[in-house]
Amino acid sequence: MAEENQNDNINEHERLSDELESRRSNLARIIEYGIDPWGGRFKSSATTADLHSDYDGSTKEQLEEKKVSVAIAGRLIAYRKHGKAAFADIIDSTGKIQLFFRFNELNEQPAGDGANLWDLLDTLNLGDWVGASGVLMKTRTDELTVRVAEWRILGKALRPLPEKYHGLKDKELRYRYRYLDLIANPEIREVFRARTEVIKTIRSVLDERGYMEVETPALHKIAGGAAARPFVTHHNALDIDIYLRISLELHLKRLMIGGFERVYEIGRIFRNEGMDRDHNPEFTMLEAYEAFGNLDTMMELVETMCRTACERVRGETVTKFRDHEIDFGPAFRRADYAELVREYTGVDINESRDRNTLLKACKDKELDVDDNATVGQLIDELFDELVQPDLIQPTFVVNYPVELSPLARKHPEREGFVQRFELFVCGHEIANAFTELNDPVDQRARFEEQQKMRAAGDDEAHPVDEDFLNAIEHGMPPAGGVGMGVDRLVMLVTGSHSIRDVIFFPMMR
RNA sequence: AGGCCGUUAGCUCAGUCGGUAGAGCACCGGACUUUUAAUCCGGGUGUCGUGGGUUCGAUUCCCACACGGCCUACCA
Repeated sequence: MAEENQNDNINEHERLSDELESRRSNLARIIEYGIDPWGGRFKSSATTADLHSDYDGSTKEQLEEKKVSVAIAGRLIAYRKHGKAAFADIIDSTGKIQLFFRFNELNEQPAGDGANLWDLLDTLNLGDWVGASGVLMKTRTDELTVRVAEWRILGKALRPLPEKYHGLKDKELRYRYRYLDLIANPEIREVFRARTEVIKTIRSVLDERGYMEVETPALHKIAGGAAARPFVTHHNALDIDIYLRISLELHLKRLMIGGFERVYEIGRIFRNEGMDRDHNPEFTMLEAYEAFGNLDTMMELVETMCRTACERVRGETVTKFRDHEIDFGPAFRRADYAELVREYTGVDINESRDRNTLLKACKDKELDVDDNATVGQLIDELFDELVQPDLIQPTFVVNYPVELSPLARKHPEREGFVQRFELFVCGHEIANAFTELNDPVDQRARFEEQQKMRAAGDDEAHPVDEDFLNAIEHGMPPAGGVGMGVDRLVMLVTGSHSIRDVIFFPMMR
């Protein structure tokens, strides 16, 4: 009895729907004909986009005259059979083209053992990869079409495509099975093309300025360079816990110490924190360091990268993001951190950083703060909650409080501030830059200060990194450095609502 | 972590005031040699997210859970 049930369950589970069965039986037929259903090398003469750009303008008569032979490969997305003629639409990475099959031209072309190229059409299913060659023609409705003389199966699809008219709408399925999203929703392909274009832009701007692209370790013994909780893993051979990097900063600085004066890395960063429309546990960061540069150097760099990326993706410097129209065209606004805090809260951190005053200011604004919060945390809270959401057009906020910036150089004139800016757009942090701290004595003092904050319960305070201190004690050139969130820039220039829309395979439970 | 919403065929979605469900596309069979969301004729393919409760009977009502979406919170 129990055994019988078990068998029933297995059968139930393994039973294929009619559709899957029919695809498998088509596969079996192809194999019976002695044809390899998985294809091989196929030399296309052009992409579908090439064909359209070269021949859409030709008339039916001109094409008949010219007899243009082409070979084209793609995925079958539509098939319309009319007795002894058939039309198919195939897509490649550049677009779509129609194929036209006629009985007269194909039924005497052998295809494997005992079949011909016309019969073989019956083994096709939507989703299959096919390659076809023939001459270009125009149909009655003036559509550019390949009149197929020969065709091959290049890869069988054993599962059906998402519905052709409504596409794939379920967001979970779109994120989880991105390959189906890309097939069904052509507009999402443009978002990812834009992503690549943004990264190419970043590279070209930096390469033009003589920067060298480098790679540094993703596995760190100390997760530093930012304030964030890391992912922990274990190295078996060494029997030590190690961390996935939370920033690129400290290794790039080591390279400057080593004499590479302009370096950058576009790399994956991992932060073990919350997930929402602006945060994915792994994301892409650009960090660039320029010896003998400073904050102004970095502002010019960031401005150029943002503006150029927007222009290359959109053809103009304006983009739309979450109901705001953003213009990267004009010189970005510059605003003083303390000035903004004073403007929005009435508290002047230039005058005093009294903890009680700051605590009261937070409470007055009904901000939810811990009574034991440090001065830095309180200032940060005021800025993040009150000022930041209001920074819509690109704004460089300059001169940060020293408490928040253990790796930035102190301001030469203003006590308690460092030479740092963050770029905000639509209330989001896009970039963060310093005139880098290259004084090893001060760096040690800053780390020790962070250590006290850590001891006081701030588990994101920067750990003391002796190996890094050793490095800069050998002499680090004065430098400007910047970190930029690539995903967020892509969101802005593509108008994407969620970071998941610009990451191919976002984190899913 | 909280609030709201969702989970039904491969996909997009209906629906059952409690009697195990139906459309389009896809798929199968047939007709058709210029169609293009082809058309016409015929065919419904399902663990109604999972587990429990109430009930003669649950896909439907109740509870819990899972997964997801949106929003809020958290997260420099």
